[in-house]
Amino acid sequence: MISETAPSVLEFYHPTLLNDGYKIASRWDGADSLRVLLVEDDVTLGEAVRDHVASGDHAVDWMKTIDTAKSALATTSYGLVLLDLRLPDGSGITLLKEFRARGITTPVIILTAHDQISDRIEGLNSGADDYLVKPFNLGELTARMLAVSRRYSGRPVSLVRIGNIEIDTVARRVAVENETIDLSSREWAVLDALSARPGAVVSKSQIEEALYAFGSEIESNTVEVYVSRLRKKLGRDHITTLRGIGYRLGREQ
Amino acid sequence: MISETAPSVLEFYHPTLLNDGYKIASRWDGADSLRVLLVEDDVTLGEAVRDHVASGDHAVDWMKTIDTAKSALATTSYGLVLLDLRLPDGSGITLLKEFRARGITTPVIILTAHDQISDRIEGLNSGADDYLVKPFNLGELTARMLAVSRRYSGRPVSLVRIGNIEIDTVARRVAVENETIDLSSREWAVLDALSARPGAVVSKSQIEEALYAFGSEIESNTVEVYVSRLRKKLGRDHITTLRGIGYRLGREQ
DNA sequence: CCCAAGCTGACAGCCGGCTGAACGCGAGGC
DNA sequence: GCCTCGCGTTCAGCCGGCTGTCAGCTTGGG
Repeated sequence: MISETAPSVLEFYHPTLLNDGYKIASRWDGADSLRVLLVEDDVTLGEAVRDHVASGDHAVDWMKTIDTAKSALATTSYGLVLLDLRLPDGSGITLLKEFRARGITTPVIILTAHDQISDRIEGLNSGADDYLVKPFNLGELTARMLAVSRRYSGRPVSLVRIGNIEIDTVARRVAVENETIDLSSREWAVLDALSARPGAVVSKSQIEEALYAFGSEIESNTVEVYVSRLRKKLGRDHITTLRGIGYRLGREQ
Repeated sequence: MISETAPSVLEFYHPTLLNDGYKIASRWDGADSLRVLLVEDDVTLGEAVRDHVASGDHAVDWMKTIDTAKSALATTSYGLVLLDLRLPDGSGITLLKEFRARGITTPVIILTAHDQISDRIEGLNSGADDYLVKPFNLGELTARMLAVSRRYSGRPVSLVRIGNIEIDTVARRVAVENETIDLSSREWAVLDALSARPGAVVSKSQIEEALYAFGSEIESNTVEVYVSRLRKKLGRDHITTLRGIGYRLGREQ
């Protein structure tokens, strides 16, 4: 049961590919892969992890600061986060707590040099799924990543299918009745937020946060406008409005 | 959302209670607890874990051999298993693999003295969720138990079933005999108040409080109106009136 | 039978959401 | 440089459904 949704292979992506949505798309068709975000001061770790995964030239999405990590997490979907606690602009624990407070359930493994038991307990109690002390063995890291993502049963790694819509959150592709539809980045962000928990209600403010990556408050009906545009592209029936509450992906019924 | 379903407290049960199914059942009605099975050669660990958890007289279900563990797992449901690898009658890894092969997804934390990286990797790859090397800190064990079980209950259990009504709190949807019905936010609030403690009687003033969030007093029969509207949508028989007392979810007697 | 408590259809006001249009801006082509 | 195009954002007017109220009715208890 669980093994069906757990990726059998860990795949990593090279940061430079990130700017080109289409290249990623072609690579991420396989539902068996896992996109990993590494929040870490030191790029060499990412390269080491990537190198340790045998298959070819994959890499890790790599974010150096908490700020960039925040916006990455807000706008894109990852299957797993590796989080260094000591970052130039603050404590990773704070990020983790905020992350969890917003209801994001993506599994997180803390990587750190802090060896104290109290640190471990705090990390785990803040919502981390595992805690690994540097220096660690790469094989063990991989095994733990697999163990955690195996256990993770929340968001299907890649493909969300609702009615006759297919959303590949990793490839950034939507298809209605097998016909691929182009979305602008904002339109995608809205759809992405809606598909995070398919069928669940997502509030306007949650969508807004996904659109504007923490902070910058905008007082307007932007969300409504994008919902409207999405409906025009995807078909009227695929997004349900719940007055005063939010939106839900899926047909009315 | 997740923290709502994850146990906030670890509760442990004393082995002697195990023989009395009913006692356990009555104790385990609370969704906030976690029943733990310790498969371990040394009984003192169980006692230490139990002692470490502050609250009262709880204990750990304790199984000494793989054989007894097997039967325990076959007959009873646990939320978490702590597994020692070195048992008198064989390797815990074998048990774990068998366990997983049978499709049982209960989270497992391996406790062991084996410190080799290769052991860790093998353990994790056999289906364990975490791997702790003896001697370990009890606080860390507790934190890891919570982390694992938090992840295990990751998919929010949002479905409440009363009679042939199904209430999905996440999707904000109600289904009667598998037919989904959308509710307005006020209607939902009333139903929510009624379903807070299924089967219990909820007074009008309690419902009113749920509707109008303290303060704003409204002098009218709003509650009656919304009960009426709900009945129209859900069917007449699902909300019972108790004259002068309040309402109760569920069919008459 | 009588009264209190509860039920429900009708209705008007209003709030929240929808969407077409307009504008500014930056990227890219020529 | 100039034009075009696509995208993001704002705004205003429209619309429909939600909501609170009330009146007249039903129900149940004593």
